[in-house]
Amino acid sequence: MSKPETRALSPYSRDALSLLAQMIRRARIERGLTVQELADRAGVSRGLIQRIERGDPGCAIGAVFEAAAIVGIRLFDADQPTMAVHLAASGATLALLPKTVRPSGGGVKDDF
Amino acid sequence: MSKPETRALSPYSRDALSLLAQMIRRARIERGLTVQELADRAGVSRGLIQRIERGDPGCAIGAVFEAAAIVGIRLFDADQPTMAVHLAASGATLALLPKTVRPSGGGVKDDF
DNA sequence: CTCATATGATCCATTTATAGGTCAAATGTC
DNA sequence: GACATTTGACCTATAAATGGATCATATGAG
Repeated sequence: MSKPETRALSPYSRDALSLLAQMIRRARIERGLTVQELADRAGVSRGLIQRIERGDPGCAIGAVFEAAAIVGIRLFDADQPTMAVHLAASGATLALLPKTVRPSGGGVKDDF
Repeated sequence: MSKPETRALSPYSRDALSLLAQMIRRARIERGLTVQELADRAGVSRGLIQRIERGDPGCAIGAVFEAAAIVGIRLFDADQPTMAVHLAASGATLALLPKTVRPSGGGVKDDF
C-alpha cells in the first residue's frame, strides 16, 4: 500500500493538467498578481489557487477555468483548429446523431 | 432568494465549460460509446458523466480531462499555438521570473 | 543586514461532490 | 406495435474538496 491508490488517471490527462497548471502560474506571475489577489478575483481561497497551480485533479473545473480566464488564458480560441471544428460541428450535426447509443458489442470507433 | 447564489463564474468560463461538455458528448456519441461505457472506462459513475456532459462547474477537473481524453479530445495538441508557446516558455523562463510577487498597488498588467 | 511579506504546507470544520440505486421517459430495433 | 435499453432525473450515505486558520521558510526591498 505504498500508494493510497487515490484515482486512476491516464498519463495524458495528468500531463495536460500539470501543463495547464504551469500556464496559470506563469501567467499570474507575469501579470504581477499575488496568489491571494488571484484567489480574491476568482472568489476562492488561497489554498485552492495553490492546488490549482499544482495541477491537483480534484479541483473543481469551474474554479480552474475561472482562474485561467482571469490571468488571460483562453483555452478555446477561435484560432485553434480543434475549437473551430467542434464549434461548427456541435450545433448542426449533434441533432443528427442518434439520441441513444447501442452498446456496440465489439465495434468501438477507435480510429484516431 | 430566487437564486441560491451558488458561485460566481465569468461568462467566458461558463461558455468554455459548456463547449467542452458538448465536445465530449459529441465525441462519445460519434464513437458509439454509451454513457455507462464511458463512465466505466473513466472509472467514474454514470451520473458524473452526465454532469460532465452538462457542463457542471463543480465536477473534478481530473474526471473531465479523463473523459475527454478517452473520447479522443486533446485539449493540448502540439499543433495548437497556445500549447507550444507555453510549453516552450514554462520550463525556460519560469525560473527567471520573480519567485514572490509584490502586491502591485495599482499596476496590474492587464495588457492583452 | 533587517524587515515586511509572499509562499508553501498542514490542520480542522463545514460544505459539497460522488457513488449507487431507483424510477419514468424516450429511443431504436425487431 | 411490442420490446429491450439508453438516457435523464432524483434521492441518500459516504467520501472528498473547500475555506480559514496557523506556522515555517524564502524572497526581495530598504
